[in-house]
Amino acid sequence: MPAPIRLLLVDDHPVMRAGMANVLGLDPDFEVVAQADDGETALGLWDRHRPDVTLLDISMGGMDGIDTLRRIRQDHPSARVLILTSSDANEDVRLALKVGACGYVTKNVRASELAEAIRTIHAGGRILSEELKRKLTEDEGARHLTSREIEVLGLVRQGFTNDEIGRLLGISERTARAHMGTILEKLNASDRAAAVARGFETGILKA
Amino acid sequence: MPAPIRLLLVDDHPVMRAGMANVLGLDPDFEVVAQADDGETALGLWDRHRPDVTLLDISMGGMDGIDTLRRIRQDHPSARVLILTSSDANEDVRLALKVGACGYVTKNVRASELAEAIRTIHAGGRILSEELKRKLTEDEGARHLTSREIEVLGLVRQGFTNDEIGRLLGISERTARAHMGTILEKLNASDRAAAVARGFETGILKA
DNA sequence: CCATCTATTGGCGGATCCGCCAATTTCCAA
DNA sequence: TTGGAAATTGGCGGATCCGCCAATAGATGG
Repeated sequence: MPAPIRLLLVDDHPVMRAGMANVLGLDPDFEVVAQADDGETALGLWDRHRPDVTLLDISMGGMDGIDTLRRIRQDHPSARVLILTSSDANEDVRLALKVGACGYVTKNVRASELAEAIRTIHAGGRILSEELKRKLTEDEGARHLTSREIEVLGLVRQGFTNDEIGRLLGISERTARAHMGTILEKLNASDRAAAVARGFETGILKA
Repeated sequence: MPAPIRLLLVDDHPVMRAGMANVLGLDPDFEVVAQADDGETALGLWDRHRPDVTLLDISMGGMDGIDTLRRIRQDHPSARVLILTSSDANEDVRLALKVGACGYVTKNVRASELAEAIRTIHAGGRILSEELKRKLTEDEGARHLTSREIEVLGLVRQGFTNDEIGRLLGISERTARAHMGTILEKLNASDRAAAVARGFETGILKA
């Protein structure tokens, strides 16, 4: 029997971690070597245990999963991380893959599929459900916003006018307007209210 | 030893259900008599098993938790239901309590606290964390929207103008505008973009 | 039965938005 | 080096928004 796959679980829901530890711990292929309920702790535990695969939630208090993943991959580019989260927002999926996740599955995955995904990841493969792939490609036409545009959208969300946005960013009102125009086009929105809605729908904006 | 508290688990995350079954099943005070991953199934299982306490998630595919709760309480007003969900949106909490939930805890609750909450519920008590209470009361000033206003906000979210909203609802543009004014005031928003954002933040609007 | 809330509609005016046209500079990648 | 995207700014005009004022009818709940 080969050595078990050593796992680090990172999720801020204790009951969820218990579930993961349970369904995976019963399988001799896996060994849960550590658990964390926030990103900071996760970084420390990763260093100490060097797990084969890390299961990482995205929405966590404090440092979120994306930042945690970024930090892990920065220190250890070979780290293999599987995102296990409830969000299916395009922006989360896109960012996670961009920052180096080896796979992304949502929490409504069945236990057997989760186990299979981990094995695939450990074997050097990548995992992305057909549904998420489809969502990503169908929204490919909607190119993602630049950081400046996200900045503007964040202010629009707070109810600032183009003029105010210009002053806040140290640019002219006319420029804020130009960004707004690009945002509307990229998000396929007819006005700023719809743009904010699309922001939440895609995960660019978070509650 | 008294008879164990008979539980029905409803959550569309299999791993989460495994976690609940695990942390609760080890305690002789509890017995998990059934599990469901959607509202329809939950209704049938409730009828068949008559659990003492139901643990119910809000965000589920198909019929959501609020509707499920409504249906359960409608048929069996004495049913005791504890909401166990990841959302801490005011609107979810408010609606759940209004529709008859006996308690509301978020998924980052510790296992021991969850067990204690279930015991309290079973004993006829109610559970609402101090944090959620605080959030609810601090937003009390922001009265909740009427169904008509929510309808309007839903159209605003899609980018419709007041004029279009009027036509879609069979009312005058001026009336749509009046609703808009009330929405802005109630949500404390300065324009429709901010109103949409507040809608997502409070849980009135969902991605 | 009365007070309150809700839904409805009207006028008026200044503020703001968004579309269409065009231009410059910077910076990155092929 | 060169093509391209990003950020910046300008003018112009019609469409839309939002605030302030006021009024009526129906429903709801004390």
